[in-house]
Amino acid sequence: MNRSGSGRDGRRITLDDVARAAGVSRATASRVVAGYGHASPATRARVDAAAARLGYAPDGAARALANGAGFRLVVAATGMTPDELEEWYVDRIVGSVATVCAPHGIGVSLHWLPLHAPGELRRLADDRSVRGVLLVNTTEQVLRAVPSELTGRIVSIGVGSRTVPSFDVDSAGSTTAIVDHLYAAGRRRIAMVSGPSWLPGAGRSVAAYRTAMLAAGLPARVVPSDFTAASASVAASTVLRRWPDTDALVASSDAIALGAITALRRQARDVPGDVAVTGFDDIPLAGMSHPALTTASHPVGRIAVDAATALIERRRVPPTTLHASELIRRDSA
Amino acid sequence: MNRSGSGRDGRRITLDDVARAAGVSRATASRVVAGYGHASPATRARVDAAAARLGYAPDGAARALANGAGFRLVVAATGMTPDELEEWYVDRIVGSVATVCAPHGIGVSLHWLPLHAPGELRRLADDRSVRGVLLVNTTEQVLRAVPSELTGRIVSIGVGSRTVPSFDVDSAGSTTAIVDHLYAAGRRRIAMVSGPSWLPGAGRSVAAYRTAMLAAGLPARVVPSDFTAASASVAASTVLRRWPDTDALVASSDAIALGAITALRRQARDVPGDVAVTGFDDIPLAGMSHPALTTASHPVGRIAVDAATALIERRRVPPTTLHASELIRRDSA
DNA sequence: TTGTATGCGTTATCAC
DNA sequence: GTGATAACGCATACAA
Repeated sequence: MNRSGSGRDGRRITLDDVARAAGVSRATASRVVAGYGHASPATRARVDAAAARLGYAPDGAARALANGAGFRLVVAATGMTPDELEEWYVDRIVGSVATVCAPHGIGVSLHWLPLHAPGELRRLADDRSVRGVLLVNTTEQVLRAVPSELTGRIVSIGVGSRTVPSFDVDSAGSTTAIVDHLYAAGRRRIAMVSGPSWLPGAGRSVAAYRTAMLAAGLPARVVPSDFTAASASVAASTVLRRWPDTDALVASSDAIALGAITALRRQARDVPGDVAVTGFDDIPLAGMSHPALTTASHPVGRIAVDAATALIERRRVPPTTLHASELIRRDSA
Repeated sequence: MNRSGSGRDGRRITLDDVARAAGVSRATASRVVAGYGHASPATRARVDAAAARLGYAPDGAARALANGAGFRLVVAATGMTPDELEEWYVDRIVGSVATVCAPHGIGVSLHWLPLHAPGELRRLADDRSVRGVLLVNTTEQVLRAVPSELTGRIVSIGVGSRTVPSFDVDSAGSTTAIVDHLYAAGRRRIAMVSGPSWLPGAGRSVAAYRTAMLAAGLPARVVPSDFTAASASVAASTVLRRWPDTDALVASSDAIALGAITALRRQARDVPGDVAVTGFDDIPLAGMSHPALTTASHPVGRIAVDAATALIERRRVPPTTLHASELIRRDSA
């Protein structure tokens, strides 16, 4: 047993060593170690045993060079400047992807794509070190700029396209569930503070909201915001000014909801007495605010793991994979 | 100009192409492209021009294989299970490191180290794909288990050791500033809710608190907590039970502070009227809670960028690099 | 300062 | 099913 992965003389254990110890050729050793290709059960066992005994570990660089597969996943996030309040979202994705990468001996890097369709995607497509790309917060414009060479090794967390499979949360479903919850609680003048309009993902929630309101025979009231507290506060104020009788506010994120609550408090409206407020994401602190936020879960980590795994395994994936969101009932609505 | 980085026939541009185009040997081309080594200004210019014209981009795998430097940074976070509330901290670090990695064509992966000194560090030391290691939330035990082969390419975000340089926030300074602020505001019965005792980093804040209290001639009152809301709430309750006259609570994190505020509210204590509460970290939502949290900033991203940059540049670093924390005065204290 | 020759560790394409 | 052998693209002693 040689735990250190290096020989007595400090030399590293290579595939040649394993092959020699197992009494087979390097080619054969490569096949069984890599996992594909043919090999008789007998030799397979011998090679595995030798590898384990010597403490062999494949060299990622040599492997990447030989098969040209690349050794890193790239998270490409669209946006001008990292919006303070949604940075956690991108970080969560990168953290999850980095965890998925670890056992495979590869890594992840984070690129910020300028909003206007970038040659950056071209560069990534031509870079042999790039094993796959995960688009985040992407726009239609970026989606259109995806080079065909990336097909099969690019996915999107959020909206996708014909050539870019999408992994996303079922925000339409959660929005519907929230509106239904509000309606069941007797609210009838339900307004929405949506996410930034340049973000295609925001559109789905708005559409679902409109549909649900229409089904309930209620008028839609929508004001856009971005993810900053300041913006959310003014959006909430705008709602109150335009529709003073509003008795419920469905916010597109917990951050927006908290910003809205601050504004409501300033205007002496009780939450949830005068107006109910709901969020989205279920961030760790949603349960610790006052009042505790009623919201819907957003399994960002699981979505990212799913997407990264598909990329690493070169798995063929359906055009759209939706992850369920769960309604979390607390005190604010 | 060949933006795509591949020849007319689809072949990729290699160093050979550049060398040929510049009329030099591949070795020379390598030197100027890589940036070190000697080269006359004239040839340097020719090579650079050729590289630019052809759209040459070095192949990371080949480079890693040839020089054995590795192509990924590893963030090794200690902990049994990712404590829900502090996950943002690790994610923020990984996100920052991933950003630093991007322009260098390398990546980052995230490994969770079991609390009890792991052979995992040995494996990382022997893995040629690992360019450097960043320890996070590390313990003395882990620090002792660091293999000497990692010397020079391992750093710690948090406490360090003789062989592991430390990059950290000046939590002692911030704790002192907070106690001083409380004292200046007339508070005299100041208690602390500290972080988990297995985390060495927590010790520094506690020590600074004790020192500051001693200097002010006040008695120290400390109750430990972990980073969950539940734990913070019971810790705060414990404080009130043991020292009912407490008029200020300095919490080791914003999450703890918010959990404490929840507990205080349940016991009908007004914040900051009856008891002032301070946090630490200045998370995005600290300003949106009610009351808005007085806290101290924690430049996690900058610290991580600093550490990762040092690793990538193989820069020699001092044993300890402290980043300043700034007092953020809001409403809770 | 520049060029020559070789090594880096693996995978893939063939024959056998 | 297995074994030679040629890529893979670059860096670096060493010689010139």
